[in-house]
Amino acid sequence: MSNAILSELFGQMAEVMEILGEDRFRVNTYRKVSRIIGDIPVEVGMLLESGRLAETPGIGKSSLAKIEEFIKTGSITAHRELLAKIPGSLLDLLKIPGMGPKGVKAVYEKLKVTSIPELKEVIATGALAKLPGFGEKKAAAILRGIDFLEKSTGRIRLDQAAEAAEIVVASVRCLSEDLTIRSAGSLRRRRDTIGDVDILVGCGQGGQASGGVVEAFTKGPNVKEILASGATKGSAIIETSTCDVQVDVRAVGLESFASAWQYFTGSQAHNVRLREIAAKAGLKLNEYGLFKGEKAIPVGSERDIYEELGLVYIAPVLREDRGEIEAAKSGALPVLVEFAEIKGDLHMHTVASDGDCSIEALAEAAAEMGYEYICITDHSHSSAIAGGLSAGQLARQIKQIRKLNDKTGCITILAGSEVDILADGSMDFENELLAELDFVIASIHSGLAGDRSRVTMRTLKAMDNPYVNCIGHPSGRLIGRREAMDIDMAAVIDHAAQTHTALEVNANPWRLDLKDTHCRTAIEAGVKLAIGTDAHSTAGLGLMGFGVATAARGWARQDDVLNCLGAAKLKAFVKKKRQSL
DNA sequence: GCCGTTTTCGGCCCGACTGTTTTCAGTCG
Repeated sequence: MSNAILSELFGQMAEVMEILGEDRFRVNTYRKVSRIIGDIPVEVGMLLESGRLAETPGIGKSSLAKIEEFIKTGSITAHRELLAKIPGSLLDLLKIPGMGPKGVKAVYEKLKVTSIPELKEVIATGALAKLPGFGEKKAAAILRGIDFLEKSTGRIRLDQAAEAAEIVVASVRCLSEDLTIRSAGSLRRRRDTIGDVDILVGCGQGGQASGGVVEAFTKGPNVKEILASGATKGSAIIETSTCDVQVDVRAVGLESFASAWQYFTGSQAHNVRLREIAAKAGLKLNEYGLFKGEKAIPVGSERDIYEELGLVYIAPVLREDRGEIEAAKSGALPVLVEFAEIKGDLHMHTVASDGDCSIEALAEAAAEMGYEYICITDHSHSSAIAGGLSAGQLARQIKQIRKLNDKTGCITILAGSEVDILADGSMDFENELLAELDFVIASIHSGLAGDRSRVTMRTLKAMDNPYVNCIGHPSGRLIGRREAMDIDMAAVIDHAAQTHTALEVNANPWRLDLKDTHCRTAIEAGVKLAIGTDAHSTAGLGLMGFGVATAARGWARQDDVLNCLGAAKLKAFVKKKRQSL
């Protein structure tokens, strides 16, 4: 919890310093420290105590002292002093698209504006347009920015971003079948949330066809507002079935496509590191290519770029400046798990609880996906709202599944359950019944707001049960709707390792839980990840890719993922725990 | 503020688009 607060404090210090016009490199440093702390999967306090924080690249003496002060006292003097220099509400203005630090400083000093309502006021009176450096158009753009900010829900889910990308790809595709159209940015990196969608279009040598690309995009369906429309770059608000999404489209010549794709995939922090490496080697890297002086070094693929810089290829999901560049230098990058290696789906619901279809329908759909097995995991009876099964109903479902296996044969159906972890940490079914199952997921569905020690205790106790093979959606977060539980994830991971319990990577884009950084910590502790879609319909089985990407973002290899095992080895995993406890 | 097989001082990624300019600053990614 303190990580998030600390990250926010460093971010705020950067913003205030920027408005005050302080040295931009110092500002950048604070930003970077904010990002680094936000990425750390365990409590910063623990890292500080062990001395590992001081070794973290990017955290220097000054930042370390501020972090130490925060851990001891709960606040940072430098932060309080900075915030005393300007009204805190001024930071809200920075969130408006089109308003940067210079603009905020100007409206504050010249027009005494300190909040969004006051900014609206000076736009309405025309005072903003008269300010030097502003003007009618800029004032209008800022008003639209305020409007967008007030309507937007912030970052969007992966599935929402994917839908926006599909809409835009289709409208650009209408222009010509020959265009190379790819998504880039955080969508390609499969981050858990997406700010805006980036689409890259490769259009012939020298970009001959690029003229029409931006136009095809901005005139396409679902375009609500055009934000920018230049020769090679366009930006617009796209309406999807659930939300409005900002989409940026860039058109480049095919000879620049590899470098442009690398560049627009980011992350920004990853790219900064690459450009530094290029500069040290006397090269220049930009979206048009890799250059030695004026001369372009031919790069036909992203792989070529990395290799020219002395690195092995780094997959998009790893490009976050979380140590992947160092690993690529030393050849220590993992071979990441891929969807094709997934042998089954371990989490799904049928009509027996809150799902939409039958066991047979799920089995058929899974067989078509090439799976070797699926595991049926309906809710247990305490999840009354989700139609949880009674002990008797589960016993009958187990018999039904055994019979179906005798009949079908093309895919193995495992009998499982997503059993509620009760308030005291005990399981919602008796062990005698759990012993009949092939695979047991234990999940917390109630009391998620409980205090840290309580929810942690419940989870640890569940893992002590010899029949519990996996903790479902361990943090309980629902992206954009509900915060994660305040749970001691380091303790959960540690206990999972000790008890031979897997941790789920719930592939539903609402959850993606465990999240990427926790996946990485779990893997380092030797914990297996169980990727499950939590499907409530046959379509839901298709979400597996999001889960695989999340695990891969946590540096997961095939060996780290439980459902990369065949059915026989999976059963051996279950048996091992039952015998050891 | 951070960092160092060119550096403990002097660097710190790079380009597009917009609007307000008359040569460029601000913002964004």
